[in-house]
Amino acid sequence: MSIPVATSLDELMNDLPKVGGKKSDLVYAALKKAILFRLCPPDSQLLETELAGRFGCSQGTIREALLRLDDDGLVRRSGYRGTRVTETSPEEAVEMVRIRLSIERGVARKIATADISQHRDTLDDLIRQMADAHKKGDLYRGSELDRSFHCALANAAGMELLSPLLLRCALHIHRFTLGSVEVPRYFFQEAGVDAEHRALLQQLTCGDPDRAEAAISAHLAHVLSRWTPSLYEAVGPDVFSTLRK
Amino acid sequence: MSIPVATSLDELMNDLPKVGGKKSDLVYAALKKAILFRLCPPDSQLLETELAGRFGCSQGTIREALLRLDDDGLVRRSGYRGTRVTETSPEEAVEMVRIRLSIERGVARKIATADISQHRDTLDDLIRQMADAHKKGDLYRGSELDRSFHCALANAAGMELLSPLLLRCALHIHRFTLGSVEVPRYFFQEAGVDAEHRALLQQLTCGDPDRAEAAISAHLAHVLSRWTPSLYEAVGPDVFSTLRK
DNA sequence: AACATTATCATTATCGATATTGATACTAGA
DNA sequence: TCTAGTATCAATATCGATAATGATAATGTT
Repeated sequence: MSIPVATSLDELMNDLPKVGGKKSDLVYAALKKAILFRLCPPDSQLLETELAGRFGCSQGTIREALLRLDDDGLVRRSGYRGTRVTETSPEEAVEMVRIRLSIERGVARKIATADISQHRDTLDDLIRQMADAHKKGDLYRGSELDRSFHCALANAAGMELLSPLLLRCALHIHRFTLGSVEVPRYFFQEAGVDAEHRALLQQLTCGDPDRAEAAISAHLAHVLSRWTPSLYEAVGPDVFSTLRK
Repeated sequence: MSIPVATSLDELMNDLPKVGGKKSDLVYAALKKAILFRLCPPDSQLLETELAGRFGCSQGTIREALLRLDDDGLVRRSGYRGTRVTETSPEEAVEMVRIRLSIERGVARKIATADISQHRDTLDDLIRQMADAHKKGDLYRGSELDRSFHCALANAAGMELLSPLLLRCALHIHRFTLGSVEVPRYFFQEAGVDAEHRALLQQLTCGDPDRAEAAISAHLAHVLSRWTPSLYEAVGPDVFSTLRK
């Protein structure tokens, strides 16, 4: 009765990090992907025991994964009563965009005057991986890398505590984006989301906080308007402007 | 070798929700309190097995609590290598205040024009509990209620997804505040933090987004400047101004 | 002495079984 | 028929034991 996770979940596990690391990480990653792609639609139930069987591991391992999904806000666990996938709404997505923007503006300003030489390699590598994901048309991996990249920016700015907040915002935005049908997928492979990020990184490190802030704002506006025009409109284009001060 | 949690932790558990609910919640609450009060100072190690012994429960139960603390950013768990309390810094606190402000401004604007009659009781009750905590001089419970109150505001504004972000910001701010010695504790009992919140709630529901935003900004500025003047100064008083537009 | 290899240790990760819980269906008595 | 109480059920929550991991100390080899 529970689970539309059915068919594709098993298949999903295949293109996930085969081995190494913790088993609960695998389960977590698989379920997250399944939820973002709506293989587990909102309000569907996730059974610890059933999943344990499906993933070939113990209930406790599933439990740990579900606990993390709960913190991400992707599922809600209640008492002894079960775990269900949370609902989404355009309004929430709009809020997430707003918060994300305000977080990233702060990050950008700080990055502008910071020494990020230590993080350069990480950032460059992430961009490279992005390029790779794009070539292969791997939408999901692209979104993961995007989140990682922006978190890496926060870390480079010395604002590690913000990463989790940023991650969460981006996750929910991506959940909305991936779940919407309006994404013209060819965009993804066509242009260079990696080039876009490379250019962004360059502008961020120009030394001028104002320019950096403008750059990140423009970047977010650009990407959003391209991927989910309706969300971009709902947020309101003027929100991305940096004139007001 | 590990743990300065020693003496007071056991005692700590006493004034926590005696029964009901989950055991892991108890452990979670106790550890959180211990960390905020620096009974477990930054970088101290938390052993699953030892804590299991101390709390009289199984390792898995402790594990669950630690997992949640990890998501809160209060501890960091690494591989098979253990769990340690995270470090803090004034800079992070400053960032948290900034983000919190920007989140709460959005909440305030939305509350101004929303119908919050459904949430009125919850909010009023929280304020009542605050008054109670103050009377008893229970600093920690006061901070918990403050977090709950502001989250309840977000919920009342229909921005449930923001609650966790707000909670996290507030948590780290409170961690800084409680850990600092500059808090003139008598302030807490003296004035009415509850009166302050009651007044805030009234201004928020006046119907005018601009006034609401100004009210929440002033509230945060007031409380912060009173509790942790140094943090208030570090953030910069002008950040709380709502003139810029 | 320098290096690779193995043994040991502290600690988390996972498992399988059992206890709790909250909801619901079922009963017996007024 | 209504209702208090009870049995049942579907879930999670907890437990105790064992396996896996990463770091480090010990060992042997050149």
